[in-house]
Amino acid sequence: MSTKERILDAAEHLFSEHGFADTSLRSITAEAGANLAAVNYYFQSKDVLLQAVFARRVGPINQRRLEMLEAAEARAGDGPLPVEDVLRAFVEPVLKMPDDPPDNRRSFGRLLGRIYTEPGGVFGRILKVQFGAIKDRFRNALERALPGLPQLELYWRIHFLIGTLAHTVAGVEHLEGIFGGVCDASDTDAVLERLLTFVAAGFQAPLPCRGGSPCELK
Amino acid sequence: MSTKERILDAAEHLFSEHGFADTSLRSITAEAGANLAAVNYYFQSKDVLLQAVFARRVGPINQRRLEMLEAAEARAGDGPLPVEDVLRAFVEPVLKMPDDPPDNRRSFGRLLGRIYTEPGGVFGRILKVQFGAIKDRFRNALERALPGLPQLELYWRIHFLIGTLAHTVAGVEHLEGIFGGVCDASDTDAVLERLLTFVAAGFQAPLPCRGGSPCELK
DNA sequence: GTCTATATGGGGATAGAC
DNA sequence: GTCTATCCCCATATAGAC
Repeated sequence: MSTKERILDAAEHLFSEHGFADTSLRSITAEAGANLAAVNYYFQSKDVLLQAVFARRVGPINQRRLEMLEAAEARAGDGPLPVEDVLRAFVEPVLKMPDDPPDNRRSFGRLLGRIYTEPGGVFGRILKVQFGAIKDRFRNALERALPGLPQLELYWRIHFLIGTLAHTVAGVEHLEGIFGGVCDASDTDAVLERLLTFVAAGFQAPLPCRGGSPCELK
Repeated sequence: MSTKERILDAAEHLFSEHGFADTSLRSITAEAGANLAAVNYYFQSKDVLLQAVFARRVGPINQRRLEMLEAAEARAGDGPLPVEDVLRAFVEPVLKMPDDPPDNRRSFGRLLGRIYTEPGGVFGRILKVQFGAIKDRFRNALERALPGLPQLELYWRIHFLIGTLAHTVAGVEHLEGIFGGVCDASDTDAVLERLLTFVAAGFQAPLPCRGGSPCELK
């Protein structure tokens, strides 16, 4: 494997394990079996290295997302577009991304989750670029799938969806730690179905009511 | 206000703005109008300072959570315990914690979200201590409120709940940034109802099906 | 309780030989 | 492409005067 890839693998692993700021380029090159100066030779800086770590993973994920969304739309034709199909297109490529090298899927998941809590700086830029590439496409699809849902409500529910997904991929060890080994996160198919069931119900829930009188969608 | 409190306020603000590792004690004491050495006088280290920032907020939040849960159980008596009441007891004290000093609620929210993505170290210890104090209480209440839901499914849904809540308080600016000012996160009452609607539907959803045949709860 | 001064260590980035 | 050596900066923590 090339030095450049070994550095990317090590960076992905260590950034996720200790955080971006707390990971030194020295520790990365040590784990990669490369020289310290190699980082600045292949990448220009630590920031660019992080961007490269993300680009390598998110590119294929977003590509797959769009493929699945297009397939769902083709299936629907002029009829109604099932919400669950849209949600699946958004979620599945993340949960089932290639685990290569082994165990690095979990690492990248944690990193992906951190993109939302890590403020400004590099992480903010990455989020804007990578998520901006697909957001309008999915927003439109969800509007079509849920014609009765006011825009404001839809946006909030998308926000909740992202939170659920991010925490699912980022925080599995908390689940395992808290509930002592009952839950198995490595069965990605089962996790996917559970997550979809949860968020699909959330998206199709009636509107929130504050007055006391019941209110239904439409 | 005492020097100690000014340091806590500044630490909360800056940790959330720039991250824990990227925030220097120098910048904290500068913003607090205190001397650098004051941090090590009042707290023993940077780690302990972070723990103090959390303890100040999470203590009252957990206390309120337990109060609300007990009230819900008292209302239910021997009858069924409404899921939404349990979820509300878990969520509301976080969303409606005191905003003191002004705008620091948002800061602390971001910090709270980061507890889940920041691995090991200080953050992990904080999570274990603070969440461990209430987790069994809420798990039991949810088991009672959803008697037909298998334990495994319940645990996963609790995981999704935590993700939704964490992202809601931690990532509001992403929502505002992405959907350009349509959503207003400062109306905490409205946010609370939206979040509850979403997760309550998720908790009450039918079991995930993988074979194709429909399966209902119970 | 508050300050100055400093000990001690590690970080990212680069120059220049091979 | 890979290495060594080094520049320069900033961090936490503490000692000790006031």
